[in-house]
Amino acid sequence: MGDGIYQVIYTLVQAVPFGQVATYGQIARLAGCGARQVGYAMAAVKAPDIPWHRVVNSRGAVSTRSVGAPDPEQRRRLEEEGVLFDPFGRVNLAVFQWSGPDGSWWIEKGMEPPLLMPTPSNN
DNA sequence: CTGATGACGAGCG
DNA sequence: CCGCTCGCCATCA
Repeated sequence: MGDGIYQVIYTLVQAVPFGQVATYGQIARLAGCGARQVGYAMAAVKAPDIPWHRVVNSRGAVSTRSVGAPDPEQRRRLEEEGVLFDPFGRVNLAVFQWSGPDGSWWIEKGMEPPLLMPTPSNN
């Protein structure tokens, strides 16, 4: 296993609990990179132990892939975990969004929690 | 080595 | 709400 931004992203995604979701932007802030990179990282997922389906966009929707439509598999897996979708195909983030790792999680991974002060914008 | 490519999101009109 | 622009990483041919 290497080190590198993708590795950090994957480690964070693996921490998202069953039945909950995280947004690309949320993972990005935690990883200290841009939301775009998180999208790239998810597109490159190879290992089966990474719950990529629990990552949705900021509106709570399964994001559209290059084919012009979202991967039905993602929504199917989430519904299997008990995640509900509204008529617009969106998850209620107020209910299902992951709160993020607690302080000790970072220590266990030998990492440091991101600084709160600089609220990273996009990128 | 070079270049194409891919699952986002904030800000602005 | 809609439709731009821009940021700039890892992987594969």
